[in-house]
Amino acid sequence: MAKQNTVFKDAFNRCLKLLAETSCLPSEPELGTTLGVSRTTIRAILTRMEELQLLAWDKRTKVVLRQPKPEDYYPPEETDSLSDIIERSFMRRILAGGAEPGMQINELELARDIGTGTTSVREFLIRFSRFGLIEKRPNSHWILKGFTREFALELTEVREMFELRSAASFAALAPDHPAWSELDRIEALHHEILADIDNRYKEFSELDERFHLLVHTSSSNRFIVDFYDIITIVFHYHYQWNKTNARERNARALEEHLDYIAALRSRDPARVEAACRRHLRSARETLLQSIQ
Amino acid sequence: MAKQNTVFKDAFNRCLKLLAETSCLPSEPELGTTLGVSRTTIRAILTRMEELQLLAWDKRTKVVLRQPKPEDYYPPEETDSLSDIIERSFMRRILAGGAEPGMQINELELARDIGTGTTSVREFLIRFSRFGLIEKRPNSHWILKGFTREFALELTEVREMFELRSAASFAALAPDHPAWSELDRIEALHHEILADIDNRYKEFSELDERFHLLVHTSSSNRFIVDFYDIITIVFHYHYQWNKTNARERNARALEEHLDYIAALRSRDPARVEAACRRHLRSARETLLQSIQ
DNA sequence: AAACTGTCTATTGTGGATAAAAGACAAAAT
DNA sequence: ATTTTGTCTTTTATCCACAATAGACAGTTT
Repeated sequence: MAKQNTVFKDAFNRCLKLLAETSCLPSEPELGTTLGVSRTTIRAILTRMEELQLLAWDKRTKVVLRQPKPEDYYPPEETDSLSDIIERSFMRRILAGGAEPGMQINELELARDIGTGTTSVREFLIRFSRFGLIEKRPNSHWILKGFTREFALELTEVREMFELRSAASFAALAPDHPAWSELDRIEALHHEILADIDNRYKEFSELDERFHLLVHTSSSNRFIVDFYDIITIVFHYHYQWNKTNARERNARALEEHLDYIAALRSRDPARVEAACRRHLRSARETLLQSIQ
Repeated sequence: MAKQNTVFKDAFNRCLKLLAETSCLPSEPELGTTLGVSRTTIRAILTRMEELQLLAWDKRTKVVLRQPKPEDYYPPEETDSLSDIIERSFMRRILAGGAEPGMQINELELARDIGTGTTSVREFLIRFSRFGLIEKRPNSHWILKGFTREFALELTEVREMFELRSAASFAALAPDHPAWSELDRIEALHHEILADIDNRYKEFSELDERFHLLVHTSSSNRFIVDFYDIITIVFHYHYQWNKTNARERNARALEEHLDYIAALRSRDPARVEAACRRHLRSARETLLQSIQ
């Protein structure tokens, strides 16, 4: 088992959806661009579709024979990339399980646990180490530094510096910059969710990420944008874990966002700074409260 | 060849220096602590020393038989860890060689070039990617983003934010904090080097790193401290490459440091900020000048 | 009793092998 | 004259094996 063909399976599933909507599929390069995979994978998909009698394929003609049935799809657990599986598994261990700071992390044990080779686990840990939650002792184990109060404070300190800077440059963006229309769309979504908050408050998490990423991107600084990955992953797993008062917290954050958006539109630096600080302060409080 | 025994060879060389200074070596655990390796490696070293008739070893007695000769040492090229070799080789390629932004990086080719396995190259690239100079296309190659003017500007922008913050917290450190005495030592070295600048200006690079790292460390923020790694590696390889006016540049930077140090001692926030900004501005100029 | 040594086991670092996926290039079709 | 397809080569992702290194434990020495 050198490599799982998850790219193929995932692209196949997505291609089934395309197939459900037309009577014949486009050219191989076009499909490749649409699905974001190479022609090699596209041809494997087409071959499989032919086998399943979904498609009559001969050179350029790709005629749909029947609608896809549920059993044509690959099960979702087979389409996850190995690194996603490792990430989820690892985060569950360190966030949910009793993971005390200072604990040792054992590559081999992790690999056995997840049912994978050590190389992939190692590469994951190396990539993950930039989040500041683990640290390597060369020729020896990794150390879990833990999701502690200090971690949260250090994280938010940098976040605040970066976001204040980014918000200031956002307000200075040219009026025809595409970010403004993305901001319009984001604002509209805020209103939509607020109007039906009881049912839709769970959509906040994703919208929050989209909004803050937009702000950070306007800094045009790769280090600032990259740092937002850390925020994203921390909040992502955190939301799954801590759900007390989610509705109230999210409603409040949405209001703060609207305020923040209005400040950005005003292009008044002092107002932007005030709104940004206000929101970041309450975001920090939320994070800290959930830690102990 | 599963693993090069560079840890052993390097520790052996360092142990030879210890051996040259005493008539008998201490216990295995003590040696392990001193050299920073495990007892397994210590015992390998002692065995080798016995073979070379350097030592009479029987349980606790480890009597030195003769002084080490130059040929007892392992050659320095055999004591470098593989990741150091890969790093140097890679940096030479992207800084010296005609490395245009957008160029593809090929793991296999790099590995063949360096004469190593692909796994090690891959792990190096993953670790290196946090420096923002390369980017991965999943299932495909890496892209060199290049050591460009934009890179330098983005890097220094973050550096300035972080260092201003760190300098402010340094000035607020308790008077008995160990950082103050380290600052004294660093200041003394500045005076020493300035007094003999024509001969010793090359020592600046290392002292510069030591000084700024001390400042950054006082932020007590792992993200700020970790970020300094990027600065370090960029300046490290940069100094090796660009040597025009090194003497003048270094002398000027040393003077700025002294000013900056005096400001820190004054604990006057306004003065600290001014001195820090002044120095960072000239550091940025130096870096930018060397780029094109 | 505390520290040290002998011995043994477990884990890490690294090269090599292999299926999956990307991608190059010429021939074929519009 | 593009765009598409058929075919082939190259590269990446991943597992596995094994030497180097770390680390555990019991017996031994001071």
